[in-house]
Amino acid sequence: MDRTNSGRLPGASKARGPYAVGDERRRRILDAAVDHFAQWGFHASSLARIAKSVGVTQGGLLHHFRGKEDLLVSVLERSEEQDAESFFATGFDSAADCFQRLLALVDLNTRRPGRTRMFNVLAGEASEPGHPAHAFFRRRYDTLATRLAETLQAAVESGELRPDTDCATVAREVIAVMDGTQLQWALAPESVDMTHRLRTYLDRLYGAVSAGATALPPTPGAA
Amino acid sequence: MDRTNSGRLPGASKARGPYAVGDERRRRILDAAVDHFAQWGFHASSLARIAKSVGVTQGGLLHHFRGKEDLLVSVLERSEEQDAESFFATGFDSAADCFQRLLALVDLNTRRPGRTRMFNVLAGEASEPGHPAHAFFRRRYDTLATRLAETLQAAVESGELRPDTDCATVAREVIAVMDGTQLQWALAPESVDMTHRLRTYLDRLYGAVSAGATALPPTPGAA
DNA sequence: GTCTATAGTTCGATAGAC
DNA sequence: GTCTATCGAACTATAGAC
Repeated sequence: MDRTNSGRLPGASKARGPYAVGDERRRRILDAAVDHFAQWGFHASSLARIAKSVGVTQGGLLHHFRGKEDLLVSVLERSEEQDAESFFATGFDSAADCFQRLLALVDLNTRRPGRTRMFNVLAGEASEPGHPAHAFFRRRYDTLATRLAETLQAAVESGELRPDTDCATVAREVIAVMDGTQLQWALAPESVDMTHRLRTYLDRLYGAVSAGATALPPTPGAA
Repeated sequence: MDRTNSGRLPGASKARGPYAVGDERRRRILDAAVDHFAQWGFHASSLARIAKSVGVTQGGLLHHFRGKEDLLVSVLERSEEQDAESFFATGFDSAADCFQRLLALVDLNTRRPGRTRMFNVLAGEASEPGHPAHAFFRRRYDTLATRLAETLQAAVESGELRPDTDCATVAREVIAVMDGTQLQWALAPESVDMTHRLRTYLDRLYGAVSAGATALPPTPGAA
């Protein structure tokens, strides 16, 4: 019978409470898996190597995750929980506000290179229809583009953006610039200021689609 | 002694002439390798599987290529010969001409999905400094961005583009949009018109940086 | 919950026949 | 130029002790 806990809710593994020791181990396995998937991709990652880097055996790892695919899915699900949902959790005051939060997200990505590189690698691999993350990434881009387009559309209707703005196209373009810049950054982090590059792009974009102002206001929070 | 021919010039393997039969085999191995690297990445690709898909044994494959890394390098070198160099082979009349040829290149990429997906996957993997293609991709992006920036700079000096154009930044942004769009296309080729998307982007970009005209002239050749 | 042990494949690379 | 044979190592996954 199936004794793995991969699908359960956080902290639900024991009657003892939400912070049982096993959850800490599980979390550390997920963290290690991120780095391994980033370096090796899915297919060439090894459960034994991942387990070793955490300090457990392969058998110990397989108590927490049914198998390799289950580990991958768990990593992706946690990643989505961590920021895609939190990014859209509260609505946006304006398109400018949305762009500012995109910049903050990119800035965050420079501070977690493992996760960022993992997404670069998996997004490339997952174009194969049989890849375990194929459906995940298709859904992810679809959802991301749709929500971003909705946010822009709301800004059109509020009068912030020009009425002739093609929101769906702009949304997908913004995502493309983020991904493409992320690829260049991962290859040469020391010579690519990802946040600065995206800001330059969003500045000109905002100037082109905004009804009034010609540039974004200066960034308050991020970097 | 080293009897592999991986570094030789095309058609130089025999005294018989440039089209000896072995070269055809070699070419078919390279073609197969592209598809395997696209699906599995470098690490998880298997020489035995590649050989089998060509119809030779692993031993037969290893006559032509010293090993897996050598096969990868040969694939990348041939790819560069095929279009990065030919893309810049003849100079550009103008920035508009350069953009038109970029569109033709993207259009070509939709018609060779294997090669395009391989680049998506390897560009992601190669961010790891120890990856066999790491140096290749760093050099590639550097060269590409530099040459593109030079082309734009020439257009600034000819008066086609605005004098305040930041050519280096624009060049890297164009590359990012191409790569990012390519990722989205690979995941959902049936719903992403890569050429159209890039054209929309380049149109607005050209309008923003050109000194006179506000849009690219309609595409003559491509798509 | 973590361990050891092991089954059954497949890997890259080498050696040598023809 | 391609083959067979083979090496040592690594892989996922399972079974069962504690």
